[in-house]
Amino acid sequence: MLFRFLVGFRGVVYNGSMFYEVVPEGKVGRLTYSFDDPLPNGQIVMVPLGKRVVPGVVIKKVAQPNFKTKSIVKVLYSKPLPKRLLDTAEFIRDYYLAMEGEAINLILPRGIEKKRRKTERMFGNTLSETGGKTFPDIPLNPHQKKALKGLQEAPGATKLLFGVTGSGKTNIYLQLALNALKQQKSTILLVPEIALTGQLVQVFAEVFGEKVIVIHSKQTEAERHQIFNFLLETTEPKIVIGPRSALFAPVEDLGLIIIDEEHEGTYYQENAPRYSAIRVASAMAKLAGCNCVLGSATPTVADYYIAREKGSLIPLTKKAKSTAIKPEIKIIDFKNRDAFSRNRYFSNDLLSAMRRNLEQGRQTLIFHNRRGSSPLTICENCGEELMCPNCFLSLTLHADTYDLECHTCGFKMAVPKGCPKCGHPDLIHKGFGTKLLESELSHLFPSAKIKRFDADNKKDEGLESLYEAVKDGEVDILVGTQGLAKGLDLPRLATVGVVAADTGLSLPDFAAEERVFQLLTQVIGRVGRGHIDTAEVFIQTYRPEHPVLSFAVDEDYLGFSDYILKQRRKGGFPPYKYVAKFSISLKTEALALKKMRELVARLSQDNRLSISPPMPAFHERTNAGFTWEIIVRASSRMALIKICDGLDKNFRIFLDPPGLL
DNA sequence: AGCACGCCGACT
DNA sequence: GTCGGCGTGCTC
Repeated sequence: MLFRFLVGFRGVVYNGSMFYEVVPEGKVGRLTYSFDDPLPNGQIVMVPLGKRVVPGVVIKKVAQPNFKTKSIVKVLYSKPLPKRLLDTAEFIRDYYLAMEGEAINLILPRGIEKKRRKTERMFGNTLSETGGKTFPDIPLNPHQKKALKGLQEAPGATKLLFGVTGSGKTNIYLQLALNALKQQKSTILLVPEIALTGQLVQVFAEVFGEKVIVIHSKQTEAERHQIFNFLLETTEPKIVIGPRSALFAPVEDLGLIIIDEEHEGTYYQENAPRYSAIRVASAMAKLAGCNCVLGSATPTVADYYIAREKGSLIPLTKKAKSTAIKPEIKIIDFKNRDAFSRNRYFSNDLLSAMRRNLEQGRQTLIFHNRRGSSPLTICENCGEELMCPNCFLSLTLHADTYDLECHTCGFKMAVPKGCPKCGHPDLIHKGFGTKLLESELSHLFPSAKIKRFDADNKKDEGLESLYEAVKDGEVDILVGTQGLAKGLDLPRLATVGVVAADTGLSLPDFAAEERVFQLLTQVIGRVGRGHIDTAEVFIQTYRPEHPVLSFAVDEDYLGFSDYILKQRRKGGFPPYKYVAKFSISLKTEALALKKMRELVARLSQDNRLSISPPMPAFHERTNAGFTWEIIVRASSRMALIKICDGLDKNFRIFLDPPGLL
């Protein structure tokens, strides 16, 4: 009865005396709540929303509204979020047409309302105050010093540090972070995936010790929450290293944002709220008045173009140390049967090099962009293709476990005794993946120590254990997917083989060639690191004449970017036009097409837009139904934003997608 | 996330 | 004419 008295007859909770606009987590905007005490902007609170109580953030104090309000239930911290994060949430709302509550979701950790036990140390992060310790300057060569100067000009600006492998980007990052520390300011360093950039984290930890806070995907909800608490409450400057989400670390005074390997796809979030960490970081830097540094040896041509136009391109071309040797690169035509007379997957040249490496105790790296054994299983009799029942994509054979797996949803089934359609017993497996290459190699070189590394590896044999095995000389031949191309430093590596370089070259995507160039450049960068005197690369391909291959082989980024930019200008793609993809998934093909036609009809009224006809998505069928899409391009981003207003909620909108697949 | 509201098809 | 399915939108 006491409860009923407090709640009142119309279910309205007792009102406080002040009123605040609050953004609750979720697909919501700003709602007004009351509270008795004054609260600062950015205060994290718990608010009633419908039948639930959810975390939210106070935006500002407002006058009493003319509608009934509920009261803020709880105040969560003694300190509000820094202003730049509130401003950034607003930016994401406007720039990506998200709900502000979705943007707040990016900032607040999961389980923020839960009580946590106190812990001092967790996963290498010591959550402790370190005091005003000073660090010595990093030795830099004249090229690095010049680049450093350029990067620190014009606070609030975004700069592109365009530096080839071995030019010493890491030392520049270190000095930039050090300079921020000297001003009592924090640094946020974004890396594509923490597991693949262990070396960078290690260097930072060696230089800055407990100033470094690492965020990674293996941390539990509790650990992430602890780190959030610590960063919000500490007044000391810190260096936060982590993936895309680390951009929202609540450090008090942000002095610098660095995004390493800025061309990596992991900086774009695929699910709502969809955003590019590059664009958001750039906006955040402007809001915080600090610099944003994008680093890459192979920046996206769009970012390269923008930087060049704005005069914010900082080149770093000279190699820091000249011990590296230029690799010898050979392109081998897959169509030339004579070059493959000894084996259908590995050319004679590559096989000879591998044999020689084995005799000399040197290592070989084999790249192939397909997991499993065979990506296609069909009935010999009726031609029926075995497909995933959820995704309707072909199932990949894994010969070691003798099952068929869907690489999109994870579905698994034993290889059936016969064709599910006609019952014929003979199923044939077509195409080849890394598991097939691994077994082929173990037959060719029975005494060699061969390891495979791709997404099929178990959790306990991650990159760390691979590093160990590689360091101890436990590996002669390493077979893997592109996951291996990044940041791996093999001490006795003499030869790299790319089994089929054109995989992915002809995908229906404006960014397909760019990705192939980036991958090949990274692969070539694995050899010639100055450990041993041999450095050779064999690139096998069905399309040896393709210009992207020669640009990669010649390490000619400028030629490559000119070539791509010319195509983009002609085709009307970024950076010359803004792109939006609209897609819809409905139960039937006809329904999806109908909705798409309606959208096209509606958009056609705006003559600033160029609109593609409706087409089935690359992954057309999922358990969500049939997916159709259109691509809309415009010279003005505003024009694209406008058409999204009041659109059917079933449409998914991808603004500035990095690719079209 | 969870619930109310409302539009359309099926049945009394 | 009414019941109830689920798709859509709101929650201060």
